[in-house]
Amino acid sequence: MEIIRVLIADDHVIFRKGLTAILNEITSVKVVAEASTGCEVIECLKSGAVDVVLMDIKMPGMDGIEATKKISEKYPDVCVIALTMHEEIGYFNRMLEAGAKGFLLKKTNQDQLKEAINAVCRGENYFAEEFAMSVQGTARQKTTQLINLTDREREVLEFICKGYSNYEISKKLGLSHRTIDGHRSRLFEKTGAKNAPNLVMFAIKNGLVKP
Amino acid sequence: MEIIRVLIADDHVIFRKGLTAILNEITSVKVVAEASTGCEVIECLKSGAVDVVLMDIKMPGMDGIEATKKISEKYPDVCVIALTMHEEIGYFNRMLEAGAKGFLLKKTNQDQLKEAINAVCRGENYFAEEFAMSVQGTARQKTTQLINLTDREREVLEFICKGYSNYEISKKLGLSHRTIDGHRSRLFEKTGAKNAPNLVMFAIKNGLVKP
DNA sequence: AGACAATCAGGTGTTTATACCTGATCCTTG
DNA sequence: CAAGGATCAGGTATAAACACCTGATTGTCT
Repeated sequence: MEIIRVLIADDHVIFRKGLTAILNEITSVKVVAEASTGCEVIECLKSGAVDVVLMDIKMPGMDGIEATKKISEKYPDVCVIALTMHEEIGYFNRMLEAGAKGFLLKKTNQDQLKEAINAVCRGENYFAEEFAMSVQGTARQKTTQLINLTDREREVLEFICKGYSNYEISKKLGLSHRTIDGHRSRLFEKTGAKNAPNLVMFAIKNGLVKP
Repeated sequence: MEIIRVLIADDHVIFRKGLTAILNEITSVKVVAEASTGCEVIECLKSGAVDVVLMDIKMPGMDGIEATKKISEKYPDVCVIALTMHEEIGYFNRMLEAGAKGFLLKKTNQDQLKEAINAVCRGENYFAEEFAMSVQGTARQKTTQLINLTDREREVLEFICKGYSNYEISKKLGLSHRTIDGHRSRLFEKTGAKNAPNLVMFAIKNGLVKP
């Protein structure tokens, strides 16, 4: 069995050091590079051969989601495992769409890391337990079904979170305030929220807006 | 100069390992213990002699804020340095009130860690640049002045974030809906928000509610 | 005792939000 | 082509939010 070459992408030195220490204790795995931004990840992939990328989501410059998209396009053989904080669980869907094969929480341990890396190398997916509720059945359908907002809806939601009124949003987008009203209603339907504060909480929980 | 004994408190193994690796490279510092919950921190302090605690805020069970409060009461000689994610910057005030002497972001580096640890041991405070805006002049005054909500106001704010209407809140608290209206108005004044979504964002940014 | 903040609560009015309905485009997909 | 979703926009009506005012009570600090 060959040694699996891993790239670590995270903007925190402490986290990279810790992860490297843990991974290098696994004989079948070797950390071949570290990156602190999405751009650096792409650079590393150009030069060196990498099998698995352990990807943080929040990074300065290009974030983990964008980086994962680019990897999926240009280097489809490279497997991306998302490493997220519990609070970022809402990014799950977007990371999945971007092409991530695995999902781990940052509070993971050595055994789980090993399992996840092996799994994605075999072509499987790997999800930590905490993501289980998001992954029922064929995953992609059910999960995106939960938060399948359209572009406009997402846009309106952002404005709502910023505190703009119905009318103000209509002005900003050059639309009728009735139209915004309609989008708002659909947002309530889809999210199950019953008022604006509920919507804001939903948006934050699901990573649709940055606090 | 004596060796400074450090306790690391964080629920993530990876983070603890990384931090330990970095700190042990500093000759004047030694990591004497690791804890993954607030309770463990207190346990460690009972048995062993510790000078500085590097404290994460979010931990299962007892969190960093509670743990810091207890340390300030029972072991006032132990200095607590808060280690937070950028998103948790809103907990700054509450950690300050709890008795933390220093504030670092988790993206910190070895030099800053060394500086911070030395500073708090000399009896000084240490704040990473990112907290500078929160620490003007005598710190404590200015910052708490920005978010000096009363208990009732904080309580009402929580309900608003949960999506309860004015009337529903009044029922839950056994008060008149007029009273809630009054608290709401004061919340708007104090926070500068102009509507409920603004309030929710404020509450989240300042760590007054958990997303 | 006097000042002050917090809490409670009422009145009145305007603005927004929300619910529910309708219908017209446009675009994509089967 | 037909079906369906996304987008736009209007009508109507009620509920809630929000602004601004007033006053009473309680407790704390000096």
